[in-house]
Amino acid sequence: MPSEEEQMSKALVRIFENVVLTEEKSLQAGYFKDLSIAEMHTLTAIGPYEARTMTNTAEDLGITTGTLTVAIDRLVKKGYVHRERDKRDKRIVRISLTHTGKLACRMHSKFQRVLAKHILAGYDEKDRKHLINLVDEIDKYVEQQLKRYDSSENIRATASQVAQDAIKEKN
Amino acid sequence: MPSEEEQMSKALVRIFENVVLTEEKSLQAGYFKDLSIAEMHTLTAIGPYEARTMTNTAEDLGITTGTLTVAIDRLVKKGYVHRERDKRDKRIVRISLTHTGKLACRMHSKFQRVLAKHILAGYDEKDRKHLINLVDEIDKYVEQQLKRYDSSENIRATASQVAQDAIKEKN
DNA sequence: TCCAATCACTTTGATTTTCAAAATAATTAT
DNA sequence: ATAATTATTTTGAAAATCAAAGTGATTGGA
Repeated sequence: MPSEEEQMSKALVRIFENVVLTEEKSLQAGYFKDLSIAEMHTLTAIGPYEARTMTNTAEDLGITTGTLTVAIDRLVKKGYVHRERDKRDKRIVRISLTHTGKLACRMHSKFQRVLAKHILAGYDEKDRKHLINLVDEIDKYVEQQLKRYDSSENIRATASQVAQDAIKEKN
Repeated sequence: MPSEEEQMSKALVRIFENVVLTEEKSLQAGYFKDLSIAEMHTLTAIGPYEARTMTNTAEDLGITTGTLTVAIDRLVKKGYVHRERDKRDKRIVRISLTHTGKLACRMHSKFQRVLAKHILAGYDEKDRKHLINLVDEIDKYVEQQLKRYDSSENIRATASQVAQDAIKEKN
């Protein structure tokens, strides 16, 4: 007999995985076949508005600037990103989306919205609110959890606590 | 004013990213430092019970057997997986978790259950049941959606429909 | 004014994850 | 027997990632 938590966590994990898989498939099937999810991700981090710096964008993505450099190399070659050195401070590189890049970006968020719409479509107002709240709460909890791990300190304590729990649970 | 769909889809995407990041951090911080998320994933696909074949496990994971072969090479070397040829049919390879493998596997699902527990804690019995049902339904819906993309046919139609919508939306 | 430190970025070398396609070895069917 | 099929491994290649070293540009003292 699976506990409530087990059932819930299994379903949630599966949902998230499948959402990502679906995004991936839809990308490969449609326009912009030459974009991977990671590349799409980079495009949305740059965003359709003003140009951004390498460092800021890498930070937003949680990757090193070295990694971003090679990603941008490819996206420039594919024509999705424009790269330009700052006139004032020549150390700085400004990256921005080309027309095609903006298109891809918009299409992606549209796809996500359509998916969410379809998911919510079958429920009445009350259930929808319920679900959105749930998702919001998960979002907050996970983010908070992530921060805790980020700002070290009790990392070791927490993690090995979970490990200890897991080991105890066995018995 | 962000629409429900927008709010929902953004949160879903963020949750997924953060769940993965958090899992990764918790792995790196605790025991089993030498396991990546992908490797953890492979362990849970093998599961703590009977031995499984390469082909079956690869199918479950949605990767090729070639990919799984190299993954298993590493997991065997690290001591998480046991690999053995079938006595009857020597083409078949049986993979199973070692003691350590099972431990890691248990610890991982514990992490996810803790997450679910925290999420459900704020609701009363009735709401919990209701939410679990809703989440189950969504799970089924998303899976079905993914299958639709898998079994081609209307892939192109759907995807370019979304693209068209995205392009129109611009104007 | 100069030079040491800092900053923004790129390059390099390595690892992991992934695939498709070729190779291998075992089994089954004709 | 031998041809076809099956299960897996090997090979060669690409993407995504990091840490650390390298390259220029800028800036803050001395």
